Amino acid sequence: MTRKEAILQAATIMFSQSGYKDTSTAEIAKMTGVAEGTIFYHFKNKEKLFLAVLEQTRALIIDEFNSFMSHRQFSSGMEAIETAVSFYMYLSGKFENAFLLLHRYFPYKMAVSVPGCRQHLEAIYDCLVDIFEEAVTAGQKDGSIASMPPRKTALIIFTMVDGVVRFKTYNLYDASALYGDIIESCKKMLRPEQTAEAYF
Amino acid sequence: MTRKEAILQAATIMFSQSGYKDTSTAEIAKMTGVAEGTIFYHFKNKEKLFLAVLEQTRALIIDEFNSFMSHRQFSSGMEAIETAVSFYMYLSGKFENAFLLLHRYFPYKMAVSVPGCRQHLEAIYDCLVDIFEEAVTAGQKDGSIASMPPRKTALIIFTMVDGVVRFKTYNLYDASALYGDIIESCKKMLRPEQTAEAYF
DNA sequence: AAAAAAGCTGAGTGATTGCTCAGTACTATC
DNA sequence: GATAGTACTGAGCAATCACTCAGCTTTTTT
Repeated sequence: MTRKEAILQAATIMFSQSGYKDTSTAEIAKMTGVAEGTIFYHFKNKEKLFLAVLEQTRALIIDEFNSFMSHRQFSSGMEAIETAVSFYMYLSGKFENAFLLLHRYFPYKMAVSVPGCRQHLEAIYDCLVDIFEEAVTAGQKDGSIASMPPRKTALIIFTMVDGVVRFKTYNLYDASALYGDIIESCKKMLRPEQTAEAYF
Repeated sequence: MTRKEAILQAATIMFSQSGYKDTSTAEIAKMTGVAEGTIFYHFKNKEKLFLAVLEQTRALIIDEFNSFMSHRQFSSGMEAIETAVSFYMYLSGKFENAFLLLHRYFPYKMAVSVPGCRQHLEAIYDCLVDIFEEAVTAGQKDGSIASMPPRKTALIIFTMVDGVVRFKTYNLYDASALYGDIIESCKKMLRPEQTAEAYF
């Protein structure tokens, strides 16, 4: 690992766990084992360093998700939803810092005045919601999912799963205890209406 | 309004919008129109000031919710859920700063080392989840809600609604656009299984 | 091996931070 | 109107901050 990569790694941990203002460049330098000046040699200032962290986070999450979902066949849209939900919860455990960063407020506040920041955040959420939306649309074609607005439905499922992950990250409730229930709730929410006909 | 109350009000806005570290006592003083020393006269330090803000937030949310729900009769548990969800979204708009504060990470980080902080946060979430849980239990008695673990179900509904509110607060998606869909999704999730019998 | 370029250092800087404290202004009690 | 207690002030302090820069070391190019 290059020094630049090492700085980026330490910065990711510090920014996600302590926030932007509460993370000093001196701490990052100490954690990495380099002089403080080295940080400013590779990244011209603290904001650019954070943007590099966010860019890496964006690439990480999108690549992980895309490569997982694309190398897979689903027997139904509903099954795709189940798999995506499970994988999201798995990823949030594997890359805790990345998800903690996305749950904090400061990146979204910075996004208001820093266009590059907004782009990274939007890219991440668009990718994730798109995956759920495609699964909903597929499920509606194959009959495994009821007729309802695909984008809105994808958003609601995403907020539900992400909400549980946030509760875990924030140390309020244990997400893993809700793991099975989340999947079950999704299925109930999405299942097609049972018509009388179905019984004959 | 006393000076102490004015300081508390300004501090609530500043802490919720800028976070803990990024809010200076000088700014709060300037916003309130008092000398910086006045803050330290009423609250002995910055942490105590924040705890006072959190205590006020706790009282605000719990009082609003309890007085709203207790002065009301519901024809079914399902209706109670609908009402609680609607009211939660209404409150999150009315007291944006309070909810933004609860969505930020720093209070939960502080809660690890400051017991009083943890107490306030737990009190707020316990109150809210309890309301949903009671509605689920009532709905299971009157037949409007399917048989499923009440606490876990309450948590899932809560994370869903709170997740949508967070998306709005973080300026990612507009919660109000999902308003009707959230209620509809809850209903689908909670509706009792339709058995063949029901058709005869 | 000389020259050039890239990588890296850490003391130093001006700005900002939370907080103190000696002193002033106001209010209540006698 | 003297006394006492509470409310309030703002200059000042030590600590910390992001960032600079002159100079050193290592690598690459010629």
